[in-house]
Amino acid sequence: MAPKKSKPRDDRKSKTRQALLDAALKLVADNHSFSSLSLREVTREVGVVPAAFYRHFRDMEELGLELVDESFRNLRELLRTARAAPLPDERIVRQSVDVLLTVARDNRHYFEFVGRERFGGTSIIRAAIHKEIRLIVSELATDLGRLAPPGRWTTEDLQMLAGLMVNAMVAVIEQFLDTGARPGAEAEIRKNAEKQLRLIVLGAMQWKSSGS
Amino acid sequence: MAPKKSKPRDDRKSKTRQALLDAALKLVADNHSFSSLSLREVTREVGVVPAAFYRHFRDMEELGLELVDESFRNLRELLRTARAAPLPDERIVRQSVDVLLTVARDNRHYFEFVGRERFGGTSIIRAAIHKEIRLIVSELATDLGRLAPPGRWTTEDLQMLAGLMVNAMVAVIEQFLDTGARPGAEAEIRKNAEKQLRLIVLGAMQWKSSGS
DNA sequence: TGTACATCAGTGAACGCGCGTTCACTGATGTAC
DNA sequence: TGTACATCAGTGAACGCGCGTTCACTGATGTAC
Repeated sequence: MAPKKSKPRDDRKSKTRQALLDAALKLVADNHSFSSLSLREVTREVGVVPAAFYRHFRDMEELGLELVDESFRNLRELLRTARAAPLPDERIVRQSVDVLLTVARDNRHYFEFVGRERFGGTSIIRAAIHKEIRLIVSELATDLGRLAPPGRWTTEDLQMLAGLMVNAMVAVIEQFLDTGARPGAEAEIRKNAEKQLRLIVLGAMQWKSSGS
Repeated sequence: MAPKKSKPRDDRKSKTRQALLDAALKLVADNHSFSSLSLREVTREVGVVPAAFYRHFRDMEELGLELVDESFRNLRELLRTARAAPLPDERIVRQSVDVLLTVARDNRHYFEFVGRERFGGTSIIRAAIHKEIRLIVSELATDLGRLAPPGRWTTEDLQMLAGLMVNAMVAVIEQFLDTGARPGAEAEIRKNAEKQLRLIVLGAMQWKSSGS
């Protein structure tokens, strides 16, 4: 048996480290894009000297990548539990939109961060985000494949359909987050999102994958 | 008759002014987000002293707004001519995607700028871009209304449909621009875009606007 | 055609500032014995 | 339980740098007469 390593100084658990991540996330949501956020702003927000930053991250990009990871770890978990629940069939569209907007509101900072960095960040961060989104699309495609009559859909077309749905929902979330507290706005967005999804489902039911 | 104002020093035509706009556009496309682009980088690229910048713009944000305007002035013109052409009916989807990707390639810098600033920019620039996109959606909705059997579509639902189409196509353009020179990638993206549009059209043909 | 004048785009030097990064340090905490 | 020691997160001062902005200036261009 390995010797008992009492107190391994577990990397991930440092209080300051998490505080730096939280501060960066908050500042991005409040102010501006991550790429114009300075190391000193982050440490100032935490109340720590700039040099302390280097005890936890090589540079801001490393912190950014960790934020991407945190964001999607959250989201993937939520999607997994949503997937595990039985499908209420008729109301599935309404239900999905409902879950989506609730999650978006409860994790507003993470979604705003990802939304901004999806195109605005360094190419490394952009690549990380797109990889995660592609993963979500693929998982949705697999799920849709189980619902469809077998043989009627090629995997390529399932990807296409899943991509369309995810795109539409990403756009909905971004619209939702951009909207101020205007009363009624949320209801409008919700209704619009449901209609878009229903229209896509309608199209999918008519779809025939063809060889060409 | 007004006195002949020989040489009005027409604001917009300054050679340096345009050079500053072009340089900023190029630097954003090449490097990074507009928000992390410095005034000095722009003047350096043009080969002019930093102070000269102020002869043409109050600050970088003013230049950014002008870039948004330039981008969409271009795009609106192109959409207008596309709209004027007669619709070849069957092949309309293929044709539209074709035009879209050609335009995107030929105006790559403008599209990249808008793509990055759509969510990453200052709130003023973001608002300007979203206003322009909403305009495009509305114009498309009007067009779609002319094609549809009258009475079957509410204007709200037409907006919804147009929004879905524009979203899908914006996503396609962004995917297209992000793709390197990988051979075959363009053909894949084109095929995917056509399928997504066809599926939406299929859904639209089944759609019935309801009172609820 | 020639001259005096107004305009104004671009210059070059200077400023104060916040930035990222380095360094030797301190002092709290937990370990070995 | 007590002591000597190792670890390492956070300190505080310092550095050189690129930044945005200001200012009085220059010199080309076009206008009035």
